[in-house]
Amino acid sequence: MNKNPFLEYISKFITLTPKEETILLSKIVQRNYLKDQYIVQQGDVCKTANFIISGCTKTYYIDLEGQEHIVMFSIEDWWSSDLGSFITQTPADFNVQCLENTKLIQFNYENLEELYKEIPKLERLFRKIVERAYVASQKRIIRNFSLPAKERYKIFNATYPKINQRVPQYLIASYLGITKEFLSKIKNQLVSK
Amino acid sequence: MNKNPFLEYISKFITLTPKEETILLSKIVQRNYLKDQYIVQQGDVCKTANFIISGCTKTYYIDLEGQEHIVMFSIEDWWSSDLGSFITQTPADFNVQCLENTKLIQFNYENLEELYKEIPKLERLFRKIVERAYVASQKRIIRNFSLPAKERYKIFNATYPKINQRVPQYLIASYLGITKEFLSKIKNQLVSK
DNA sequence: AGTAAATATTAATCTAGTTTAACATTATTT
DNA sequence: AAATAATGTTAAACTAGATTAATATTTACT
Repeated sequence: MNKNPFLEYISKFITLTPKEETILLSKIVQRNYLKDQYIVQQGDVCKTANFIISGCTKTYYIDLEGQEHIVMFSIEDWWSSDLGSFITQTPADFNVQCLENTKLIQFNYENLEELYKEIPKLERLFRKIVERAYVASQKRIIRNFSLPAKERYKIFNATYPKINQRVPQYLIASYLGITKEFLSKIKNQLVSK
Repeated sequence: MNKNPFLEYISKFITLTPKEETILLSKIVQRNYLKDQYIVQQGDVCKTANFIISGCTKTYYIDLEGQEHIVMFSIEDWWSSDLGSFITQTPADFNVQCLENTKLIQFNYENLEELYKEIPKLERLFRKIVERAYVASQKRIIRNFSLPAKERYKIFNATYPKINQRVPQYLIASYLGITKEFLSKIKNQLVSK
């Protein structure tokens, strides 16, 4: 029905007047990134909240041993930034990098603060979005503790089949908290059964 | 300065007029639970958001093998409920049980929805609270993957010294995702070094 | 089409953390 | 004060998953 995929998405949470939509659109920017480009780099302050129109990103953390740990993947209709860095405007713990050419809508930090003043309803929108994200994050912690890797992989596959198809397996292994070798073994076991 | 510890807490995020404070206070209930009492039970719909005035709770999940997994501990000035159940009003995945006699402020689901209408500023309050909780949750996932148990325990101890003193070690082990026996070994190693 | 780079598999060896089980200590109740 | 329940420790045997290293396979580039 709706023109803009972002307005479409928003309409699941709140209803904006045409005037509010205009204000909102005036304060956001659409931007294209190429595969492998960084949206956020560890150590930089994350200045934007990013809504993905198309494409795919990985959010990851490089530990003291130089190892990469995937925090999340993001695809169409989801968000992608270092929220901790964004809300506190302090250096990012995470990197966000494009796994595909990616088109996204960006909220600049200052613009978003202004938007909250102009359209208080947006507080509700983001409250609801973050609530959901938080709940998913808690459930992931529990899964990591209470299920063996094979089960976690099956759930990942069932929950995000699109991501599983688009993303290399060594990154999925990292997301699941296991090595690529062990994921390979698990997949073998699942097939040969 | 402030009379009520909950209003005190809120004032860190938003400023309410005296009138708004009155409305808010009229829609919340203070309640006392005894040690071991349940605030939420797995399978029930969580009807309240609970802010702890004093005391301590554990939020946990019983897995298919009957094993308990600690999701979080909550003490004074923090929240304690199954947020997933609360926001969707569907059966809870988690139990919330008091580890001490606990005094808390309860927001009933319907009351909170009304409050959001009457005091839209509260959307901002809860947006900010959940943002912080989400960020902490993401960081916990990363720590669980990138650090060995001994480091996780040290960080837990440094971050929540109060909780570490008040809560039995087998529950802390569960929170860290390890067995009580292994935590005992770790503590021994830390002392004897 | 041919080569290099990126991704995936396999298998042997190793280790962080589990399991089991027995015992020690600390609280709580009567 | 004794008895019981709850919590904590120790140690041996075990396992899920890591590490290392060699080899395949797929993808992208010239």
